[in-house]
Amino acid sequence: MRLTTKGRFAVTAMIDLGLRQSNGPVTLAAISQRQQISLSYLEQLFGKLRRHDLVESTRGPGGGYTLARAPADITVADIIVSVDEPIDATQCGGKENCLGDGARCMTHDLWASLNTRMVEFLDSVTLQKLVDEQLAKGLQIEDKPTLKRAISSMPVVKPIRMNIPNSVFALGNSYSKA
Amino acid sequence: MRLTTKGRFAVTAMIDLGLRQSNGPVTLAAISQRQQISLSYLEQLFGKLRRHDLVESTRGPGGGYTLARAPADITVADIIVSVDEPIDATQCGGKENCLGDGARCMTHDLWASLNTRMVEFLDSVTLQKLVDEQLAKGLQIEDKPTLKRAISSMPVVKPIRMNIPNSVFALGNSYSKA
DNA sequence: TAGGTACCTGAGCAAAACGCTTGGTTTCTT
DNA sequence: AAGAAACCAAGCGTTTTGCTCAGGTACCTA
Repeated sequence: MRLTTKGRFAVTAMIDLGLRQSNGPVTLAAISQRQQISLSYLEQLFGKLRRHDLVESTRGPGGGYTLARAPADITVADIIVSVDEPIDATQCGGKENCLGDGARCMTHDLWASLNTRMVEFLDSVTLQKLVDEQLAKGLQIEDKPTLKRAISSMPVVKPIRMNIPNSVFALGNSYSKA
Repeated sequence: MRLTTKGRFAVTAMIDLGLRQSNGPVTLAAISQRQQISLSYLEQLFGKLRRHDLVESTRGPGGGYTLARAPADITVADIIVSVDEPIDATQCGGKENCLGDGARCMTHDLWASLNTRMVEFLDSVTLQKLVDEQLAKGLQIEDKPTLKRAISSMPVVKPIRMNIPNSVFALGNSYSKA
């Protein structure tokens, strides 16, 4: 289980979706604008999310994406795993008895357990919780285009594209600053 | 807070160290052999760990590394943060009010909180726990060269170097298999 | 004092992953 | 038919990863 900005982007986008899908399908273009993530990159991510049955898509005008299940049934772990797909190869290639000496391959069991705990944790955080958190913070949802009339007349904020690409924001040891 | 194999390597090495430091300083060469991590790579990692005061080094023959504190006072978060050093740059460059519209930058607060929770979790896992886990699994520690006579006559297992480099073993969605 | 052990440093390098672009094609609504 | 949107694939520049190599420098033993 890797944990990179890629997964963060996906989670961010999913929250955006969770916040707004009540008005019908949500456009990737809209998410792209709001969250400052490149459209094509979103397409790639949502391709994976769809293949993992976390979202459903509707094509054509008025279309977009919808959550495939209730937000309470989608966890952060689900999202990250979908998007950071598994390069399923242990050092020892998945074999037991990696070095010929049974108990030698500490790494194997070790990461199995630490990984499990990590996943359990991320699995305990549902999309619902994150959405609620945002709502609690007083986030405003711009009003519904409700029926399938598109959002055509949006301000198109064209938002000061910074030369820093939309990339790494690892926060590193933000906890050591707190 | 990124979470990659780099951090895993570091944690693995630290556990190895924790398991064996009772016999005096542990050589990177020994860890390299046991854990199948390249020596120079270990040197780089331990350089960082030392600069973050997680380990201490003894030079000269019979030297090696020792934990700088009790295993119970070293957490997984400590290790990972030391090694995956902070690229401290948020999308919005750390500014509030990223897009000029106050509440717009959902990402900021969002990841601040999720990140905090992650770090809290990883901070709750001490090296002690991980070491104990290994011992509980019946791991054998080969007997002490104790006094400063070196390990010269080790079997030098030469362990079937596989063509898979010592790289990514992300286990991806191992939890979905469990 | 000599020599060896071991830490330490820095440069560099292939491969992978990241984030994104380009340029299409389908499918649906109006 | 026009256009909106999902879909798809190839590729590109950059960063990170994991590692090697070539040197040091400090410390210990003999």
